[in-house]
Amino acid sequence: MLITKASEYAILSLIILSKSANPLRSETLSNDLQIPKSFLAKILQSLAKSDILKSYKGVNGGFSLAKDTKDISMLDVIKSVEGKTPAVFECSPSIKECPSNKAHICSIWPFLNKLQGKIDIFLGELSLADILEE
Amino acid sequence: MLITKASEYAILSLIILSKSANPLRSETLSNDLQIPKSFLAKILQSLAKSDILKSYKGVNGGFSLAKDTKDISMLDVIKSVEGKTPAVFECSPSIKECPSNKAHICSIWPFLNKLQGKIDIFLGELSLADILEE
DNA sequence: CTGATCTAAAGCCATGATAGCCTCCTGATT
DNA sequence: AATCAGGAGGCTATCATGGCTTTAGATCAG
Repeated sequence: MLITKASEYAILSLIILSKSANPLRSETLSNDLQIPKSFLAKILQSLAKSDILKSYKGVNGGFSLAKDTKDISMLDVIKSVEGKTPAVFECSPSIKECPSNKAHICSIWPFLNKLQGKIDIFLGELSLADILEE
Repeated sequence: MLITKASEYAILSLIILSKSANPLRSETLSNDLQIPKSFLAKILQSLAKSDILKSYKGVNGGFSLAKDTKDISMLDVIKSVEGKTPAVFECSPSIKECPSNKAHICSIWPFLNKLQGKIDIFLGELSLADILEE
């Protein structure tokens, strides 16, 4: 799976927040979306750390978008929530284990890199504003 | 992760098999690739069931390609090994849980479908022959 | 200024999928 | 019949995903 529940919830939250003038509490969002609030809270925290959302504590606190919708790319959102860029494929970490050492089989990576590149571009060029327009 | 170890091992095995005139035993492949043989055996069985490989029992048995390399697409390989088509995203199964019920948020799916389509086409059009040429 | 209350932040568990292992069964070759 | 290699199934460890509980910080009433 490339896009997990966490990313899904993040995008849904951003869509709702984009339509609200003032900050919304995480509980409000979790009610609206029927999502476990504790799980959503963690996701919103990630987005705040990545400067996609701004957070406000205390009474009348909550979350609001930190940027214009056209400056928030889906790649940023997924990277923020997932902790890493969405990878089609993970190369075996240890050199010993990595089969691409062997000359006759190192040929499978180029096509994966090509696919990864296509996905990165697609997600990088797709902004929240684009999604809202659809 | 879209492409798992199992798919990786499958592709590597196919590359080696494409260069061999006679069938190779699963143990030979697992030695060549430094892959646990019991895990690889299961993968090769999947490929045989999907008519990507032909299997031969008994002495001098083993596996060999069942088709021309240009007739084996990466999508077929991954589907065979993974048991399902590689999905960018899994929609929440129960209707109650699926947020796309709510009118104001059902807008995230189109872009995912578009991405999924691009990936399917990419993997579907990419044959083993293409990979060998690279 | 103080503390009670509100909300985000951080840290901690449970479940399920992935990766890898082992054993027995089936069919082919000799 | 004996042996060799694939077929089939279950078993275990590990890790990411998803969800819950406690802690830290801001606001406001008094």
